[in-house]
Amino acid sequence: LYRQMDIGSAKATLAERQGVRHHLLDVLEVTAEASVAQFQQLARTAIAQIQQRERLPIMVGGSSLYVRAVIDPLDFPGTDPAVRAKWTAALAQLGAPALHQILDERDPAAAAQILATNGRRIVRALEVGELTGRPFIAQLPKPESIYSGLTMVGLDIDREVLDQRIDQRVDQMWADGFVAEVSALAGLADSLSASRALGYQQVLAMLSGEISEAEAIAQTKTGTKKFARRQDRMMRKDPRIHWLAFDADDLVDQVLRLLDSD
RNA sequence: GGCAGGUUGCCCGAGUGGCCAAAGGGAGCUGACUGUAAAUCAGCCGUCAUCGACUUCAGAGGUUCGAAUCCUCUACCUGCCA
Repeated sequence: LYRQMDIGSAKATLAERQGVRHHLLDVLEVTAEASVAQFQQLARTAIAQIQQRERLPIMVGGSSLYVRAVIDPLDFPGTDPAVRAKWTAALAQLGAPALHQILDERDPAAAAQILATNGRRIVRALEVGELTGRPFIAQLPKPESIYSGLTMVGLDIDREVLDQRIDQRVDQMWADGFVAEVSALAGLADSLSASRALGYQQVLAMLSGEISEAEAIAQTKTGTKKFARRQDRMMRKDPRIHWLAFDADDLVDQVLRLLDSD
């Protein structure tokens, strides 16, 4: 999403794009906050435009929530900075368990779904309750897409191989000038979401002297591995995904056959 | 060569006679998940297993009813002296 966050996010280069139009790259300044709701809207708009041109939209990447927000019927109930700030402050003062009690009084169903220690989700549930006056739906929907003719493909890879590749990727990021990229991003440190991005977060900590460069590299590697595992576990639960060996010689043919059959 | 300190489970690190399979953290595995999701949170984490049993705290031996904790020797690491 973010402009100038190229190396750390492994953004496809112009050469790699080979003339194929890529959407939703470079749509945000680093100081802007990213959100699923906005992404959902932007992605669905892009898909509609591609379909109007009678082309096949291909969505690549990412985290399960973002993917599902686009393809499945998720409706996000809105947000309000003031309300959010109020509950965030309450969280800091009272602590998560106390907030959870308040949630339990207002929305027992949501409280039952959210652990009393998970402050972030409690705050959101309270915010939604206050904004909509209705209960907060704290469960993901069934995997039923709003799009027909959807084909989902996952790349299957051994964790050992995955780990090796992540180590390589992070080393490559550093070799490509990742630290300089982060240093040059004005306003990144104070940004709400961009500063939390994997790698960027670690380099910021390094630049402010909290950790050494070796630690920043090591933490970026383990952080990326944990992230990859978490997303893999989530994706595995989606029965629609066809898992294909990442290194199959005929990978493209396999995908094309799936497209024909779905 | 002399003196002093150290060696704990995958890693770091508490533990100085019984309440120790051994605190805590990290890693790892698993799970939850609707506006920060590259986020937030939770469970498991020596082995086998139902209570429970079994093998561990550098190695070997010893003291003791009982040792990761005390003693002896061996190996390796570290600091001061030279």
